[in-house]
Amino acid sequence: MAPGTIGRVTSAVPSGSDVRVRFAPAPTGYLHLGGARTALFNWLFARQQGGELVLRIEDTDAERSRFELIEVIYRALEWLGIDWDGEPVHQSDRSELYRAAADTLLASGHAYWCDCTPDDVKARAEARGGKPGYDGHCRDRALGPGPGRVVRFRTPDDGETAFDDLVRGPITFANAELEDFVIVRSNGVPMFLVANAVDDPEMGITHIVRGEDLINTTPKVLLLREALGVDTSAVYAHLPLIVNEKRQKLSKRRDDVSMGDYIERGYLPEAMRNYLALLGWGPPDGVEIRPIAEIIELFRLEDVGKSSAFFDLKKLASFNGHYIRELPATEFVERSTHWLFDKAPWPAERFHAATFERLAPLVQERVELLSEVPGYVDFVFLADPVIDDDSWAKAMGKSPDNARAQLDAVLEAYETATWEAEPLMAVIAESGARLGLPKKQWQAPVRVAVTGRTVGPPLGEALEVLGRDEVLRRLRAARERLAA
RNA sequence: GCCCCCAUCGUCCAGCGGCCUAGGACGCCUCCCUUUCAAGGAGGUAACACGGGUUCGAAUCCCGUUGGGGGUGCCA
Repeated sequence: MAPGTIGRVTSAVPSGSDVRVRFAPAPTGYLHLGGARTALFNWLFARQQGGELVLRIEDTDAERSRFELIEVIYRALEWLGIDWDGEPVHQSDRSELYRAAADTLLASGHAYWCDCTPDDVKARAEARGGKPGYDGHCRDRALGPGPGRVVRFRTPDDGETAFDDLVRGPITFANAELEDFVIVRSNGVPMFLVANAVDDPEMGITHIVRGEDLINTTPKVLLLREALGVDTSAVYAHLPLIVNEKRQKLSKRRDDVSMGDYIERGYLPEAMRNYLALLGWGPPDGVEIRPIAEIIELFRLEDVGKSSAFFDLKKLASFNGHYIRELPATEFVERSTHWLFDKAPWPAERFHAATFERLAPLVQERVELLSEVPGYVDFVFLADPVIDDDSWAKAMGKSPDNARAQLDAVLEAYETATWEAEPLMAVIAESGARLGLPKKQWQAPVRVAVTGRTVGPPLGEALEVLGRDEVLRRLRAARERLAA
């Protein structure tokens, strides 16, 4: 391969079952939105091609890596329905391999020892005129190993390193722009760039699909691979970044990005993964909400867009509502369990599954998030409804006389009414009409008296489920409060 | 600063030189349905950043400008 064309896609780009991709998270935090999207695209591509997706845990930095997070990342991937092939590879188990590579580089003159501290480097850079980066101070000092010393890679002084990015096209870096970067830390542990250069060829990775934030590290790894004499023909595909409303890369500190948080908020994995697939990619026929099997079938890495994508919570929520409504009723009940027990505002012993199941279909078409479920049924399982002030003001406060009259009429009729949704609503309509109330005021006082809110499941069913005694009790309580 | 990248409705995608008086989705607005809220149905609002080329013809190709982002660690 001619110089300056390292990594350029030439003739035989692996495809089909030869495809092997990897998702390589660093266990320094939970799986976040960006990582999930990267994992998803790798997975879609692998499954589309009938190839393999392997996991590689990039934990060369022992100080930042937290082992318990690895398990959390696995669980989040599983939740999303992303499966992988074979056992995950841990870079921390492979230090010897990387050290050997560094030795090779040292022996061949591609790397050298350096005793400059970060402060030295910075100070000289400032003295030079503020241009950051290492100045090659130790390049020819022929230093040997020693405490506090790092190994740096000797980048070429001229020429360029280029590669064809599957989503971005040809990208070129002048080698002179690349500083002599550190490949082995002073504690003896090789950096991820070396690990990368060693692992990708060694693991047989054919396509490197990752975030655009890593694009600048690509020439360094390519140079490393070339110096190590390993195959440099991997195909790169850099995915556009996912950004916040200010168009900045999503950050763990600033933005709401933990996948675990989305799970706890009641998003469905189907919705999340469907939505994520649409960030940077779109199906040719424009049908956005569709089974994952179809997305796998239609997905093309080369169709991925180049510009960053805003993570739109509203659209995600809309998708989520769609998927919730699509659930079979029993499935909806099952998936709500977590919010009915672990996160419910009522004591567990007051919960009755059969009662919830009666209301569930009515709730199902009203929520966008599973976490909203308790709010629709809490009036049933709480000893007393939580009266929302605004709702009370709206239903009772505007025309107290009307509310009183309607409540009195309904109270009396309910003593003997047939306790089923339809007749119960008929009572409300009859008295409302008889009293000459505007339609808006027919059910509102009853609803707020019994459920505490103006918004909720259909009133007839709510009343039926609560039972005559409890409804009468709540109606009287409200009536009393209204009299005061 | 330097390097790299990006640029179609508010947002996410479609558009790959004529099919574009630019299409879909989310949002927003209106109407229908409705004794709550949703859901559902019917409409509507809204974009090719700017300037030069190339071409018979450009949202689509090229150059520049502007704007935005990423990187610039002994993190990945």
